Amino acid sequence: MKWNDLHKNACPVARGLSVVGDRWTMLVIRECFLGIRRFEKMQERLGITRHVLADRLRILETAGVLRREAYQQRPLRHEYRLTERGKALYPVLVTLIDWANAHVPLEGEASVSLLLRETGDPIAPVLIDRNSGQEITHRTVNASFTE
Amino acid sequence: MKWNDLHKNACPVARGLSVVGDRWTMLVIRECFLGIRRFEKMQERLGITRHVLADRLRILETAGVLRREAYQQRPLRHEYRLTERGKALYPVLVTLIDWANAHVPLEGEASVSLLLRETGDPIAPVLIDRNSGQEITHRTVNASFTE
DNA sequence: TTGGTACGTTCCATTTTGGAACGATCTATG
DNA sequence: CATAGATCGTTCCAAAATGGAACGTACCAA
Repeated sequence: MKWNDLHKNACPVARGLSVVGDRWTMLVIRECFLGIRRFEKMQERLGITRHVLADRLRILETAGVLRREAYQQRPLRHEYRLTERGKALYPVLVTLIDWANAHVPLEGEASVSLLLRETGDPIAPVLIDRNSGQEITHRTVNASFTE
Repeated sequence: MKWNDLHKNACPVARGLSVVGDRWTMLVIRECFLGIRRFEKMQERLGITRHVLADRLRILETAGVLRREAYQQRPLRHEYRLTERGKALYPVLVTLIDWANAHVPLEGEASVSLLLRETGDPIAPVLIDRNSGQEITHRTVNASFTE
């Protein structure tokens, strides 16, 4: 199997990764969540090459994760914004952040964490099942094929 | 910035991706969660090239996500198992699955979903803050730098 | 006129991937 | 013993992706 055939896969992990599993892609999405919307700014902040950035933005737009919106005419300029589909990636980003903060050691000392807007307290994300209220772990859940 | 400098980054998204943001890597981890532990089996199931698989397993072992464990001597054979650090990636996998099932259309009809082991009901994952019980969304949370 | 801003594209050397074959090391079978 | 099979990689090479820097276009402002 080639990477490019991944989206045809029945497995949702494979299909998800076919969109956001690329190098750089989730970093572009992070920028969007941070309110960075423009090509130049993203390129400067990420240090990604312009070529790759243009490519990723195109792919994300095609996948419906970002939408391109004109913010001025003459000269025509576009900015990139998260669609609902893109915003729905927030839990993926948060769980990734939580994992990295706990398990991928820092070289320096400064770090980034997520705080509740209301209280300013750091968040402690837990994944629960909306219906049962039960915490979701690899022990309480089974994968299954459905038609 | 090059991809390889990502782990030095203060941003936890970047640090997380420096380990699991590579093409194929999360799929290898999926295999581990499904109980697949051996090189040959993973290679066959993923259709990944042996070279890349060997490389990813090495990286994941170095990062402490997998550990290599001998399951027989003569000939010496190893299998790969998730460490605690690896198991902690489960929420990332679940949120990704949930996103993909909702937002990345399937070509065929068969799919994979997650069921509660106890009841057999499909899960509806929500991310909440353990302390406040509040649901975590991009509206209720701020990112901040800390020393 | 010169410089600045913004969003890409083009070019080319380097790196990574895909695909297939090969090697090492043991066990099992005839 | 000879042969085949199982397992875990490595090696080789062509094709694709990436990194880095310069270039192009279209406008504005001093």
